[in-house]
Amino acid sequence: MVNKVNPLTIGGLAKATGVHVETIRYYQRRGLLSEPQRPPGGIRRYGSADIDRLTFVKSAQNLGFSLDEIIDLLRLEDGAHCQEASVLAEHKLQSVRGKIKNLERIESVLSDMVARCHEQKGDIACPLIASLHTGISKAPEV
Amino acid sequence: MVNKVNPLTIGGLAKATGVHVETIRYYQRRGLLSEPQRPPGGIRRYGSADIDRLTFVKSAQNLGFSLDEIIDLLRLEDGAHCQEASVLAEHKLQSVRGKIKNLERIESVLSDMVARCHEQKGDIACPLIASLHTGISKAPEV
DNA sequence: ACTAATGCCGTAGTCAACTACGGAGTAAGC
DNA sequence: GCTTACTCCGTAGTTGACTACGGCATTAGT
Ligand SMILES: [Zn+2]
Ligand SMILES: [Zn+2]
Ligand SMILES: [Zn+2]
Ligand SMILES: [Zn+2]
Repeated sequence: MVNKVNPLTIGGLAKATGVHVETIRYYQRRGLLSEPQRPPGGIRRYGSADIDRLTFVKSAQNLGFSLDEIIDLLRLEDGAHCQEASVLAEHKLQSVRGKIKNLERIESVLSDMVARCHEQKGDIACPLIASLHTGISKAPEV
Repeated sequence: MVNKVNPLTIGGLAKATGVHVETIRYYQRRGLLSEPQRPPGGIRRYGSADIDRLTFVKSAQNLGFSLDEIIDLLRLEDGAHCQEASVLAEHKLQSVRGKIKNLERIESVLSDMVARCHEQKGDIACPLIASLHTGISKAPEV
């Protein structure tokens, strides 16, 4: 029972996109991908539209969007809502920049600690461990 | 039944450290903090050693160490193992630098997308959404 | 002495994004 | 036509770091 337009089984779609079968089914449950009609006594078939959808989802995910955020992006999938799309991307951009700031602060504290640890010669106490005892505060939530 | 050395109830310890009572109990179950003896028919008391321990845990956590990693760090808590401590910190430093790299790649792609979105004038299709359809690959795992 | 607040303890739920399992039906290769 | 592989479906488990709940014991304040 082969469909010319939608030739792929769910396993074929998985291979074509690199998304695991169970993940595809999970996305269907979450509403990120629709379930094709199942022919009586047969199995569902998928095609290029589904590959495109999964590509979209993976791309957004690779940019750090959550599945809930991707559901929002999918509503703009027709490309006719530049305004709304850029607002979502700008929000994500802000959060990415906040994360980078926080990690850069951690980077500087850690590399400082490691440097002092290496400088330390005959001294008995490890300055790195000492700093942890003294307390290192968290960056404020953005 | 007051203990001179360990005067705090678990609630007092929570207030003193800013760590919720349930979190303290969770740390005890995870082995990050020991449970003081409970006097017959009484309640446990805590003191400065426990405050110090929680300070240590929170500091390490603020640097991005997981609780499992903090358990390792706590074994070096006496400050007599500079070598081991700096190895752990250097591993964390590597992973932090990897995360920064990845986020900076995302930052550049996103800001590019937003810029093109804003430039876009009478054109019908949103370039941001178009990019998602085309596919954006993930940075290789470090 | 009474009551409201804490403490104790074990278990269960949360969040995100999967991942696994089990059993029955369906399809494909030879 | 037989065997192996795959699909379908619902439910349950995973990870990390908590957070909540419920019932009983203890303690603090008045
Ligand atoms: Zn619109
Ligand atoms: Zn746009
Ligand atoms: Zn050692
Ligand atoms: Zn050291």
